[in-house]
Amino acid sequence: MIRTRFAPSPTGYLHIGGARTALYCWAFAKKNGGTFVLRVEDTDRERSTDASVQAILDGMQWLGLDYEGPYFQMKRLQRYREVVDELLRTGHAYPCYATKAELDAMREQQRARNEKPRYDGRWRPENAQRAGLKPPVVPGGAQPVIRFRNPDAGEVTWNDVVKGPITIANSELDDLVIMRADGIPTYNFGVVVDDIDMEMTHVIRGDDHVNNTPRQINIYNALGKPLPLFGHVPMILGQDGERLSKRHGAVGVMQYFEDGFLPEALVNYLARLGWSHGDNEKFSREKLVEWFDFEHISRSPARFDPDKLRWLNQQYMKEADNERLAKLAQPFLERDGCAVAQGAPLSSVVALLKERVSTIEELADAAVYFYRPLEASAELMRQHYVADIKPAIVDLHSRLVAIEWNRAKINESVKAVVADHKLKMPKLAMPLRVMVTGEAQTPSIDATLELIGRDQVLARMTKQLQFFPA
RNA sequence: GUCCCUAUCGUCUAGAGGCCUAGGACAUCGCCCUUUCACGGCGGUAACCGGGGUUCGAAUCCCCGUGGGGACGCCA
Repeated sequence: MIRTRFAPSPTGYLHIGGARTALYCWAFAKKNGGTFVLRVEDTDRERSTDASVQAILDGMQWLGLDYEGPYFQMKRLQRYREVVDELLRTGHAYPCYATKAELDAMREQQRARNEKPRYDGRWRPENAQRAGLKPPVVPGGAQPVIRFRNPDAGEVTWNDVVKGPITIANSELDDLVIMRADGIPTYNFGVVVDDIDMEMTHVIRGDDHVNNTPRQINIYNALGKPLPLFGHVPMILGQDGERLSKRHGAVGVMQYFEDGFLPEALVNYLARLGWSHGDNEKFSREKLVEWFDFEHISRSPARFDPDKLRWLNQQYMKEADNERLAKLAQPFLERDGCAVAQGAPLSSVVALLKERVSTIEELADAAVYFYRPLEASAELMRQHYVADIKPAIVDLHSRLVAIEWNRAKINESVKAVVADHKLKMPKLAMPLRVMVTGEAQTPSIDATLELIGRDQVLARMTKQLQFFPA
């Protein structure tokens, strides 16, 4: 039985990179009829917040990633204590009383010698004894951290499911802290205990954990537990090739919701960023599940391309249900002062506009003039409000008063005026468009007028007529 | 600095030694469609990081350089 997990720390929003890793884990589990687990690694008490937990949950839900859990590490403290005691008993761990300042000094010296900063094992029992080190005497008893005794020699190799074989020498590793003085486990220990207890078969995570993997493997070995399969997916970079961060714009998943993206578009984009299935660009969640594999995850980092995301979003918008898009766009419009309930049916407006925009936000922006008049810019007026077209406009106005109000009849009237006044279509349509909508780019004029409604159209025409040169 | 990973159009990628005169998508440019702008259709520009091997044959395998990313915490 396949079991995968996503194990974020609740110290911010659900990051776009984390979301992609989660998506891969989710897809792999689904594909194999397995289980995808969500585990919140909340052992950093300074930075973890409830709001972040909520943000992660919200993000998962919006993306449609269902999971077993969530589990919280802070609820498992007792269990970590047990395992630490076992390691202590078997000699795979020991208490360390070194102070922060002491360790800082040690690392500084190592760097000065161009060495990799590593804990030197000074509190390993045999070293401490040789050096005559004694636990410091403090009121209430000294509280040491617990360190894992990493093997000194040999090397650790695993066959990474995305990167292939990776080998790291134990001489590169040191005795890492597995439990803080206050009894809270550190990351490298917590994950191992949890992944064992939760029976993970595949540990798929970000590239930045490659260097942690041999440490964790050593802990598995010390515990005598079988290893899961490990896989490390490369990071997502910003457009400048730097690690993705706030200054690259939206990095939180829910920001994309707020910016008017469709979850299926984000899912598709994220899936395709760093993974491929031949030439397929646009595919459903179901296809992702059917096609997903680790072999086609690329092994180098990928840059996030907002343009391509927008394009994909547009593709999904075009085929999305009008009612659904209307519901999503409505809050944007209301924020913009549009009384949607009183105007044209939003789903009809959506039908007219959805192929012309890339996001819900753009959709809403484009829909404003259906609900309230928009003032044309002086430049647009200068360009289109020309004196010699005025009679045609007046003529059209009088015809529109009388006709049956539908797209076909409006079109008839416009064409009749064009013919009677010996005009070219754009010559009449453009000023009309600017007068009624305040913009130069709108859907076809007859459909636009129909939805805006006769009263509004006539009123706006009359009002704008005064801005024509005499 | 040390260690790990990595390298095909501007970007995401296809490519598992001959199917490659290197394919697709985004972006970009041009044309068509057109009642403006989009959408759509058609077409163009554009890449195997460098050097050595291995092989009859290398984008594909190996080595060395170089570039990029990551790690080196009582953060995860």
